[in-house]
Amino acid sequence: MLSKKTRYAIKALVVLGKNFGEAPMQISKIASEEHIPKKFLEQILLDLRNAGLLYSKKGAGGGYGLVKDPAEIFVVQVLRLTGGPVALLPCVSLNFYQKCDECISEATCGVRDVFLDVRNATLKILSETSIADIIRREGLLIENMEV
Amino acid sequence: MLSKKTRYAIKALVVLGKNFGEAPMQISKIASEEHIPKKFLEQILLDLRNAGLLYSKKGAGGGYGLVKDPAEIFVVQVLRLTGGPVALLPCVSLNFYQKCDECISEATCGVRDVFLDVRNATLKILSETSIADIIRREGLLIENMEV
DNA sequence: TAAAAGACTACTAATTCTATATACTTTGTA
DNA sequence: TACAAAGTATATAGAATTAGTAGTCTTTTA
Repeated sequence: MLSKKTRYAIKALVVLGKNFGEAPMQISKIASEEHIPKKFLEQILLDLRNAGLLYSKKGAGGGYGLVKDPAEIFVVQVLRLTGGPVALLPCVSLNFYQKCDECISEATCGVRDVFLDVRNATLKILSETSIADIIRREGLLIENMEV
Repeated sequence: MLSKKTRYAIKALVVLGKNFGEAPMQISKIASEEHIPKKFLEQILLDLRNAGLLYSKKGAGGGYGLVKDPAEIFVVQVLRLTGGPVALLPCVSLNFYQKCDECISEATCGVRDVFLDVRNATLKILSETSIADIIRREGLLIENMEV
């Protein structure tokens, strides 16, 4: 399961993606629109800014905005920045690798082998899907509802 | 990430799968072979037994064994029995569904849409892979090492 | 210079996970 | 028949993680 932090981060980026090219958007606006606790969101946006995904502007009229086009921000990046490993086992994680302490031989572990496949499938989707894609898909979902 | 409970459960089933058709195997043997805390494993095997995956025999010469052929036990079942949801978001989980409490419209949520794809890809692999497959893959991995 | 807005640090509460402890029941065999 | 082997069951403790809150500081603009 994704942590709430990761979930909130993705949702915030989607909102900021829709706002891309316009004036920066305040934390409190994002928080109230997306029903995210404001103080918690502050921390998350700060992380995303420190990672270079967002710019911020202090003072009156300040707020946050995307540094890059939403089409160039991929979901997998957000997971990694917010500490959500893609893999279901630590021993198949690229960025959060850890040896399973009970494991005897990693190289010949059949369980690992299966979850390697799972990771690869997940990674493919998440590294091909951008914030812009999510916004586009929302549009499609809304269209389909109206029909 | 899978919980240790889920991991231990899969590993125990693999060991029992290799032992299928023979005399029941003791918890302590499985625990020491797989480096799993014995008391913890006890609870896990009990759950799997109550779910109908294992039979048990008390007393001297007792132990646990698979009820079904390892080719008929799929990894996805083990995840579900041990409480490990397949989905990365509660709102796309089939067996552990929960509404995201911050979500405004589930039907038009682009984030949900993406993680629905991820869940489907994961589910496909995990529901096609059996304990027997894992054992077979271990064999292949060992062969490749020896070459 | 006051208000708006983000930056940063620390802390707390809640939950979940992992593991252990203890007492009990069943079964085989000397 | 008594004892040892082995599973059953429940309770609980400890650790780690997550989620969220609080408070203070800094920057910017009107």
